[in-house]
Amino acid sequence: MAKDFSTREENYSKWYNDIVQRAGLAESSAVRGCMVIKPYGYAIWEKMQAALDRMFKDTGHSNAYFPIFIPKSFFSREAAHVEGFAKECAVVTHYRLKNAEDGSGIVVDETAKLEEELIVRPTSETIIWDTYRSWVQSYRDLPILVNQWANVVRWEMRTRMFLRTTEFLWQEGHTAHATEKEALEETHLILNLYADFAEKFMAVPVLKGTKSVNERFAGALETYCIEALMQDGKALQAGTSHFLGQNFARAFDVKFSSKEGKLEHVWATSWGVSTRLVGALIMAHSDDHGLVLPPKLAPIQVVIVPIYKNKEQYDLVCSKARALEEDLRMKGIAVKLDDRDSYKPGWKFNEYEFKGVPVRIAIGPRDVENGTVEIARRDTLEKEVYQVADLGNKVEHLLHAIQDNMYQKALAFREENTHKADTWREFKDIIENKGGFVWAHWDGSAETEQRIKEETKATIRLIPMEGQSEKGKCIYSGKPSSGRVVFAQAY
RNA sequence: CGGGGUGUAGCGCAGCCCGGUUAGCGCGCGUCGUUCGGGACGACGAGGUCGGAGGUUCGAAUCCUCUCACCCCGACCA
Repeated sequence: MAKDFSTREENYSKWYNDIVQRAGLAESSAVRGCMVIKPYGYAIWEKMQAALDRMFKDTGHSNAYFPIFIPKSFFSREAAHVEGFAKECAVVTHYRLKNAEDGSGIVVDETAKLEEELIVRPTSETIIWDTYRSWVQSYRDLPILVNQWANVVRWEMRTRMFLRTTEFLWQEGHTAHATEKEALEETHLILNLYADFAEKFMAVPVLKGTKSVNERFAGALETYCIEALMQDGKALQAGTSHFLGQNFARAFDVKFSSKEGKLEHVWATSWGVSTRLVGALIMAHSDDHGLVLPPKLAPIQVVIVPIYKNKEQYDLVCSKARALEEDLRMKGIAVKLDDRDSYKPGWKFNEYEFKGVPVRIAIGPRDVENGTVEIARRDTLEKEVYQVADLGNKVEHLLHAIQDNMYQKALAFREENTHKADTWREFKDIIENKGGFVWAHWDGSAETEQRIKEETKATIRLIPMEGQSEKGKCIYSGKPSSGRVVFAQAY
């Protein structure tokens, strides 16, 4: 990594925005805090969707769709949800417009006021559980394993492309189970699925764990999460899986008759990941030359750039290039031949580097003569001349190698930026000067957590899943602790 | 909602403090020619109600008042 992020805030932020714009991923829109996801950015999201959707279906889930509008009263049903849930929501109060009498344009028709306001969903637990009530009578109706791909709106104070926008795209799973055990298993299944996706597809290593009470989802008994480390040393919550207990079933009166003939409330989970993952991808892998995409999520895995001086050479080189393109396509590789005459090779090289295309093949008259091509890999920027024979297999291997290398690189970065702190002074020093994950002892109190946040901006990203039992003293209060938790400044 | 900043060509900016020809520069865009193995070069050309409203003045991008929008930093959060 060539970038120096010692003055983290501004530089990194600028660098990030530059990549989003220059790679053609997104741009800010006319609407405050919303973004336009451009075709290339959306193509990455589609690749993510496809992979996740397959994983959901392979584990028995189905897709469904619920309304974007939720009656305001639904939000009052679950006490903790009401208490803890952000109130920054878009509210629909009227249903008609009219021409202004003074001819100044269109105004809201005040006579068309809704009896009950509708909330543009910030998340769908309430409307879904209201619906599930009628879906569940008996244990035979369970489990319900439903996911929806949707947009949600949260009127955030401060926004950032992909990481936090007013409207964002996501997937939210909402499941109903007969037993606590089964619901917990579902929560873990999804958490592991998310972690697999992050590591195998995004090439981003993640830590798994539970949230502290402060950071827990409003209405959940337990929130499990995956956390990734970005190149500026800040943590990013990449996915959450909530164990909701029977809270929502009670609030929305969702009951079933068990095998034993008893009437019981169902057990619930909810889980989701969003277009924030695109932001994670950018921040985890990009370099000074732009975006770097892992082959498994790259809309274009291989680009072929022909090099030529005149019409004859163009024809010769392109016919060769087309044959290569066909070869690679047969292998199932997403390949693009950029034979546009309106841009020069050097321009194209830079263009595809911004866009993070994993492999670039250049072919010119010299290559045609020698039966070779020049292959450049985006992750290392290395160039090498290959024989054309058996190119399909070579490229296939290369794509795997790049995917693997990107993961290893990100993992090495995380290891380098993971520290242990045993004293308050040490802790503050690491958080303020180095960044990264800090494993430290904590007394388990919300109060201490809050104090630490106020003094260092660092929060508990997660309480590690696998025991990590180690006796120690809280870095802040000095009280006894039974295991380290992971702190970091976060997005 | 607090604190700071910016609005001038599609994009990035200079000019403003200290008012004065026809408002500039870089990139991009168009035409033509030479080029084409790492963002080519030359010539010519198109493109602006200087965010908006009001005021001061012989004269406003520049000074004053109001207003709108966006960005950054906090609080909030996937």
